[in-house]
Amino acid sequence: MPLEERSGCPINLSMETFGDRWSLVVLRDIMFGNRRHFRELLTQSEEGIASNILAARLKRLLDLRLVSKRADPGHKQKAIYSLTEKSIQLVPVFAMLGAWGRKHLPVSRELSVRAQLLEEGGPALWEAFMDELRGIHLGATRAADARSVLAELQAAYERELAAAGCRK
Amino acid sequence: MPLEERSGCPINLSMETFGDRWSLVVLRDIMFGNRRHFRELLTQSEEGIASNILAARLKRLLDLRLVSKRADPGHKQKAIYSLTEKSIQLVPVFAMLGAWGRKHLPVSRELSVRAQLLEEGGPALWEAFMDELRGIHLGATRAADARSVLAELQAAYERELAAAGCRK
DNA sequence: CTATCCAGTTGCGACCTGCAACCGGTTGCA
DNA sequence: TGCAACCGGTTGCAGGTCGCAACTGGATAG
Repeated sequence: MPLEERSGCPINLSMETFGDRWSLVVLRDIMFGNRRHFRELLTQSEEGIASNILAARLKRLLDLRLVSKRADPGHKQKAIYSLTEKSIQLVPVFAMLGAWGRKHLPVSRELSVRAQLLEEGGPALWEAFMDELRGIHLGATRAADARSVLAELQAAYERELAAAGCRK
Repeated sequence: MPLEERSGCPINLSMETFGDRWSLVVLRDIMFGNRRHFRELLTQSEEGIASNILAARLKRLLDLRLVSKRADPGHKQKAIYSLTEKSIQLVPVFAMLGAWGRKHLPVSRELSVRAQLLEEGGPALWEAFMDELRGIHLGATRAADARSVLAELQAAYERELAAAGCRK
């Protein structure tokens, strides 16, 4: 997957960055699913990414500085993948893409509640979320009583999951 | 390029839709460049898309109902490609993606003024733009004195182009 | 009548995708 | 101590996609 720079258009450069099946999906899992290890990304992926593809994508995302990688202090073999400021700022893009997808694509209820909350929350929620992500991934310090958007999104997802389970 | 539906997640489904190098770029040219014919899309593309790829993408975008196609009344061989409501609603996605790209990727000044205006204009400008696109592509009737965002974007681009030319 | 334009199509090599099997090293547990 | 499970990947392979260049048959303009 070469880095080309065919033109300086922001949309074109964005597609040279994300114009493939998996890059954004991997970032989504790190961002919204808080998956930080290779194995988590591999096996807990809703879509079943192949291990070689995941390895190649992570390598590429590292080169593009959209993720960073460090050793896990508690396990010699584990690597921890983190978002960078560059990828944290994709939150509004995810929000808009999710809003569009929710409206125009055959999404499932459970997997789209997060997108719904992100859409309804608007820029204020996105900022709170990005702030939280900076705490988690960049080690930024935050107020002890700071809002956890991630927990809210996760709770809403699990509520839907339970509701869907009941309906069966 | 198969249509898979590996999961009902809006981000995943969006990537199944746009997860390739060219789909969004083609839509960008139709939307912002007002390119309506195959040849315009082929030869005036800043990035130089290949004709077979363009043909395949247009076919796919037709299947996905992201563009529509009709005969040109003034020329028996020409086909006119138009946006649909579904693709017109991608305007906010383009705006956010453009904003992110402008901040984090090596964009050129000329090709990113449009993105800058779209970003600064916010949701109000996006709505005006989408309304104009509905007039152009869906044949919706609009007020005679309605604002032309397309013309504003184009004018700003040409201003930058001239300024860049002078600097050489 | 001829040059040009029209929307694509074809052939080809290189690269990418997806799957399954596998690797050497580490860890947790009996 | 022994061993199964887990760790982050790698390898091989078949099939599909990408990108380029050359080309097609029909329509149009002068």
